Amino acid sequence: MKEQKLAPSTAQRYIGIGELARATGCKPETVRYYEQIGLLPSAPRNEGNQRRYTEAAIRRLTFIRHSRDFGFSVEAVRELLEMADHPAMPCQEVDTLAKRHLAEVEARLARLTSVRDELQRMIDQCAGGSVGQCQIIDVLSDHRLCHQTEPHGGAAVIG
Amino acid sequence: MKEQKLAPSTAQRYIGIGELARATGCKPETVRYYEQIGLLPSAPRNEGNQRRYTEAAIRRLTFIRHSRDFGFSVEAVRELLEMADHPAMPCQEVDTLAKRHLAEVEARLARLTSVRDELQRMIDQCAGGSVGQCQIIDVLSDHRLCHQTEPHGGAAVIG
DNA sequence: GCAATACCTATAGTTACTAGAGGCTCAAGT
DNA sequence: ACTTGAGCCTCTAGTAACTATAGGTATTGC
Repeated sequence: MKEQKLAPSTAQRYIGIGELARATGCKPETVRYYEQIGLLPSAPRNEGNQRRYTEAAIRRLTFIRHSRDFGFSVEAVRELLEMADHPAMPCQEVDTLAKRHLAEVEARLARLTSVRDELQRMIDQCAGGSVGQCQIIDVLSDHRLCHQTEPHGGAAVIG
Repeated sequence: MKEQKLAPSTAQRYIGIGELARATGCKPETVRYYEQIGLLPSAPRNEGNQRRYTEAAIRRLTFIRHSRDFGFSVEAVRELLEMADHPAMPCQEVDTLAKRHLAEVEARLARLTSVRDELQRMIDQCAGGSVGQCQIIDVLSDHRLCHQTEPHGGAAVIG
């Protein structure tokens, strides 16, 4: 069946979920997921129950994907969307959110840098003998062999 | 009840899961989890069915935690443990694993650095007016406002 | 003897998706 | 008109690496 339920008056062009996904660099599953958790509004359907999208959806999803690319959590993106939906409000909160995220990114960077340095050092010192003499295994066995002063502090931090 | 099942001949000192956790900087739940997935061997139990550990467990768990702190995945840690358990083998594989991991860390570092720079730039440009004029929201809305050439994908607009 | 703490198992929740099963719908070719 | 294949639908489960909770038992200290 053809599109009859939608676009009765305006000449708005509708696209399917696949095209939306391609346009924004994600997958249809992800689009449905975002709808399910409320980042995207429920899309209108055509006669065959398939989601139809307009330009507005492309813009919103682009915003979401871009924010995610920056490493903002989904919950942070939800707040950013809420703010973006109210252009008249002061952007103080946006600023705060961005600064907090920057601080987290910088903390991760510092951690990751120290991990990188230590890994490099371990690898450089490995003379290529047996596991029993391996510097890499030694360092992993004993934190005191690390040149870092701080404990590395958790795999979660370096993701 | 007191410990009777264990330590009949040797004067080995046994500790409980809580003390092991404290000694290695993790939680009892995590210790049980590692046992469940086979990173730690099944611990012997006392009469009251509680796990008892020796020095060897502390060493093994320290190795695991330290490897995880370096960002190695649990599966990688499993392989590292297997290698560490065979000291006579050549350490080529250890080296390969470490180098591959280093490469991943460096890739993440590069990406995170570019995210940091772009975030910083966004924040610096925000003049503090309303959301409608906010540079942060603008950049998130449109990838073309990014100064990065690479890492965030998907802002291709169709029409 | 009793309370506080530590421990036990089993199950579910976390984050942000991704994959699969089983079944409709749509567009194009014959 | 019929068929084929791609695309879409819902629902459920799986991923990584834990963490948290519920409901119960053990140990320890006073």
